[in-house]
Amino acid sequence: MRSSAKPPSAKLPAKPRRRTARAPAAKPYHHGDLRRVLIDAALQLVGEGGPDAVSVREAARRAGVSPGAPFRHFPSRDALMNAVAEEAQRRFRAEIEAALAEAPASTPANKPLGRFRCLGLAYLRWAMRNPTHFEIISSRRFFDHDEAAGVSQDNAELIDLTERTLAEAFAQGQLRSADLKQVQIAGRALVYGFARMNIDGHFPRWGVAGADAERTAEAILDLFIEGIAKVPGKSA
Amino acid sequence: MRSSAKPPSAKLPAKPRRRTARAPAAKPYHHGDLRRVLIDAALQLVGEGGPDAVSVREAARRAGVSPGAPFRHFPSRDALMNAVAEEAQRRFRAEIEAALAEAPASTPANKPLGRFRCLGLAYLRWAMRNPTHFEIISSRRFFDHDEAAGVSQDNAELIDLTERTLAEAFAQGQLRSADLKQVQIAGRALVYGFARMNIDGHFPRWGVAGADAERTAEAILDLFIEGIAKVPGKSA
DNA sequence: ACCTGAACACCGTTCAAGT
DNA sequence: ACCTGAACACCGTTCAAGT
Repeated sequence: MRSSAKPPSAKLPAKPRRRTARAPAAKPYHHGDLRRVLIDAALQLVGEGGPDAVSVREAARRAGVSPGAPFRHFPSRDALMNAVAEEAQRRFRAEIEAALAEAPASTPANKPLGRFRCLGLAYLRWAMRNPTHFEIISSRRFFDHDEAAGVSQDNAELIDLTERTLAEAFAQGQLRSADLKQVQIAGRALVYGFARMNIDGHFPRWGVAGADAERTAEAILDLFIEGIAKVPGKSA
Repeated sequence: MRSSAKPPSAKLPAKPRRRTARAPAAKPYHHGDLRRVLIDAALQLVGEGGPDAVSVREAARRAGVSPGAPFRHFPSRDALMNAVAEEAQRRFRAEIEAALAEAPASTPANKPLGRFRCLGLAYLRWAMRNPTHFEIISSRRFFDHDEAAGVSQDNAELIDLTERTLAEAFAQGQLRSADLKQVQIAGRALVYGFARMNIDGHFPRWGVAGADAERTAEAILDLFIEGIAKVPGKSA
């Protein structure tokens, strides 16, 4: 019921030269950019002990600020986690799009299904190398659905990209099934599931040791793609 | 460093007829089976608000007992969650094995790959209908790996069952790939991922409404199985 | 043998008061 | 406009003391 009337105020520019100021510059009462510092502290905490290890108080402590201060910038712990998730999702998207851009032209990898494979591989690779960040952007516990416009949009962008790629693959006769939506959901479930199995600690039970993870990821992705491809190549 | 020397004592049988007892039966100081009651209370809390809504204190409250009492039965909150997870995993396994037993004999469903499909379908169906329970047994946050022998064993049993089924399918020439381990992991990633997407609230974004979930689950499972089958049937 | 109830060290969140 | 610091209502967990 409390409306945190947030005006569209411009962000203040970084204060210039504090050292030679005449004021007592020891420790500024007003933090430079507390919002930013809190997000970074939270990201650090995530890296150290997973999302559950993030507490507003600890983030405040690391920012050198009182327990109540963060609540000037985030209405709740969820809102802070939300900001963290947006940060992670942005990085995720950037890396995937970079990987796609690097795909060598005029090779099999340049055909639509090859690009689809690139997408899946980049997804899996990022998830294997940034498990805690992946956890944050995948679990809904960390954003309230209303506030999470940023996360949702970056993700929707990736979904669209995949959808277009798949549509091209179909147009070029590379796919066996015409039900693209289902193929896409299945593909997503596959990579999401593999990434989640890693996060949730299931790999030891499956005999997938740390170093094997990325190799196995590639193998199951290829298995899936062979399954949806129109002319399945015999294994080399 | 504290060893909770748990003797292999037999569980005490339920006390008979309390109503006509001569002792002051109002509210027994010693609870009948507090351990059991606490697990049930925790299961109820999980049903109401997900795993994070479980607190030892609230479980104690519902059991009508002081905040410290649960710690006579569980060394920590994690241990309580562990017990809850074992309960859920037991139910999960029972349901899947029942579904497999019901598979009609002497039909396509009776061939190994058909049984493999049954397994996957039962897995998905249970996960769709018991999302919070599924979350508990899938996320590692809820058991300490050392204590979780029960969860691990029930799960390992299901994995073995799947493995045997897949091996039979291969022996009967139903599979395209000889790398059974990889097929199994891919299959697991697929169903696990789909179940997790549901839990993590991704379905709205994918246009999968509540009622569609089970239908879609079946569709992607079939898509996967067609992909690994040796003689892919044209879509009907 | 099992439970109580007070205690401790943590949380998230609020709010007057300070600068 | 932003931050402090005390306060409140919660946790998980421990431990003497009760029955």
